[in-house]
Amino acid sequence: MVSAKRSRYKSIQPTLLLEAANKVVVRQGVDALTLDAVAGEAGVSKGGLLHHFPTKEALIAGMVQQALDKFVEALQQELAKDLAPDTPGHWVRAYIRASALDDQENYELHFNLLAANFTNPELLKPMRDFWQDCHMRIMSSGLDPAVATVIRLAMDGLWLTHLHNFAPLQDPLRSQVIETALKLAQP
Amino acid sequence: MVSAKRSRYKSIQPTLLLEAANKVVVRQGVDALTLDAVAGEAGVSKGGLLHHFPTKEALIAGMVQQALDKFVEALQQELAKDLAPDTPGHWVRAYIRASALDDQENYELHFNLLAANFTNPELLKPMRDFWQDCHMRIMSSGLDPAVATVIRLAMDGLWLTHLHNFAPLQDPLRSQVIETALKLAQP
DNA sequence: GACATCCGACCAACCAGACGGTATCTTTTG
DNA sequence: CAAAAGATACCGTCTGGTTGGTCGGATGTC
Repeated sequence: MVSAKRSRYKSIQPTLLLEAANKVVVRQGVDALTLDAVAGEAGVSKGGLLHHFPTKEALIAGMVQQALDKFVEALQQELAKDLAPDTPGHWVRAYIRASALDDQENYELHFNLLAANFTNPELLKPMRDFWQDCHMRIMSSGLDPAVATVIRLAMDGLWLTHLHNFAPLQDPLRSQVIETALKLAQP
Repeated sequence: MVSAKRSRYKSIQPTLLLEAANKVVVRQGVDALTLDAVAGEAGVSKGGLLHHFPTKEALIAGMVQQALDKFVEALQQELAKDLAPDTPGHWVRAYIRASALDDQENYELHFNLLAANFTNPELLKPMRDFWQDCHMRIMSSGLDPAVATVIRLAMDGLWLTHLHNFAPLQDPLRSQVIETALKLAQP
């Protein structure tokens, strides 16, 4: 009989640790992100946590990477979904939809930014590279570069208001804003 | 003869302490914002610093308030400057110009946000109130609310890219973006 | 003298990380 | 195949260093 937990080991996935770290940050703030807190949230000892992430910086780097991966994946899916591929603004429209898709994810993403920026800005390098890439794609999206950039910035700002809870947009305004952005990104 | 520093006392202005704190954060990152570091930067002992700001939270609250005051003042000046007051979008245009005015100020402002969010999100309440007010003014700016909100978000995003150093905009794109925003905010 | 300003040594709390140990899995060897 | 040997996963205590804040006192002003 193979029980559900046939073994104590091989059970801790780094992914679970990263998600536990996310929970801690989102719920209790950046300063609550201690190794003890993360270990507690994940139901692991500190030693176990440090076994997978040898330093706190490594943990945060992992959080950043995971959040980035999620967004990149969402972006890929939206790119594939577009009804009018290969028209000007195609990429920008995907960016809009990916940004708007799941506030929760972006929320976490930006909290991770806070944590990383706090600990060591260098940890944001993967993100910087990614956005640099975005920037180039936006410039060659076929739209007017300035308009396309305004759209990009607006989407980034959308996260920001959520993150800091600065008059975060409620529906229906939120949907209207996204629709307006999409309209601006029409060829 | 009244020398420049006629006395050791009465010389420390809370404002100088706040500016010292800003310098520390901008130069060395959020985690370097310790009482010792601020006191050192200001040329004051820790006791002296704590005499004016009894807790670290009080210091950060002061930083937030100061940054907010600066932005509000810039906004007031831009409101007064507008060539076409009392036309639709008047307020939004002022917001754009105030946001674009001095990156350095907004830069500091957002670093303070980081610091505050790190220590205690509650410290951001004055900012939340301010942005709530902004939101209402935008809704009644005479422009299409969704368009006006897109513009607002884009300006917020402008700071964000600078703050995290995510492909921050360089001239001439930067000016073009601002001009595009202004154009969108024309009546 | 009363009061405000400022000093700097000191303390208690906290935290990242080290370390020595234990439990489980894998490979080697007889 | 069994048992030993080693590798890997994980635990939990301990410590060195840091930090926010206290406190007694020194120095100046009214």
